[in-house]
Amino acid sequence: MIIMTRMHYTRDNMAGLLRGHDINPTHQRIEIAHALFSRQEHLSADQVMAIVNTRHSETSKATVYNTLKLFLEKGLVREVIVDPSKVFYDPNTSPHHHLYEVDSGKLSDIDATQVQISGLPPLPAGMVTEGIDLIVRVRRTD
Amino acid sequence: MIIMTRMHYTRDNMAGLLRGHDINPTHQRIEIAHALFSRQEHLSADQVMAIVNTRHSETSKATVYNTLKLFLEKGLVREVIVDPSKVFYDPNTSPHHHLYEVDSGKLSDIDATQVQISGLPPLPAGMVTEGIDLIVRVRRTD
DNA sequence: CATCAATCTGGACTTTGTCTAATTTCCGGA
DNA sequence: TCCGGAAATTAGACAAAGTCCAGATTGATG
Ligand SMILES: [Mn+2]
Ligand SMILES: [Mn+2]
Ligand SMILES: [Zn+2]
Ligand SMILES: [Zn+2]
Repeated sequence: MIIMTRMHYTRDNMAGLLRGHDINPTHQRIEIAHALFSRQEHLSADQVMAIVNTRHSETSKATVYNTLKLFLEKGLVREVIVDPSKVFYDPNTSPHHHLYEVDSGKLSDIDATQVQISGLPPLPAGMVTEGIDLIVRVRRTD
Repeated sequence: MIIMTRMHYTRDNMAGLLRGHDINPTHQRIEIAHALFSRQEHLSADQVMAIVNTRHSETSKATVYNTLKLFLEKGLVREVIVDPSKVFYDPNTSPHHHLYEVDSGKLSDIDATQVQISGLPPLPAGMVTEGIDLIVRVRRTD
């Protein structure tokens, strides 16, 4: 019998997670990572900003943007571009796709292991795939 | 023997195209449609603005944005969201996917008839698919 | 010509994101 | 403990994309 324990993303765990991705774990970075990983949701910079500064202001706008960009470069989070007005940051870096509810703006994951994409043409020479984004846009039936 | 003639998107043809999509063909709308359809390229609002106002200023920013939104609502053009900083408008409304060169920002079409996507999970109840966007992000090999 | 609806316009405004110069924090060595 | 420098953070100015609105223009109709 195997017992699966769900990972708890506590602030303490965040320091190790950051170090594991070659990121110096500062107070602000830990808070921002915690906002994303404890929720396991797709958040915009604005939302991260609001979460991190709920009780009392602790992190500046510049730091939120700088930190999310750093996380992205280090492969700790992923960017999701579905909404023309803002970028979402995704703590789930395993290959997966997205379901986007256009009216509400709700964004959820689609497991990639079930999905197969075939028949893509060969890439132009000298090009390498950085990623394949599949977005299913849905809306409520009228 | 069948002779295929390539459609020429002249300004004169634009009026009919617009009427066919239930759009009153004004001078500005004809110019904007012509910018998109004569090139058959993915253009941002900014680029449309520049094209339409090359010789002498004839169309305001507000009208460019309003018109592109109108074209979108009427199904004359399609929106492509790949770049976090701007929306592209696509005169090709037939089902197709996109190849996005992340460094240069170059965007090109992938014919959808060759590509198959299988294994997508069923939609949540009360939801209907508005579209499936597949974006292949590529970059130059280092 | 007068009227009215549709369209277009300049420009103020908002939102998202970037940049920079000054400050604060952190750490290792004297 | 004190010092110096590197790394990180900050406030706020700035830029770019897009929205909004009140007034002007256009064009059809009687
Ligand atoms: Mn990782
Ligand atoms: Mn059409
Ligand atoms: Zn996701
Ligand atoms: Zn296209």
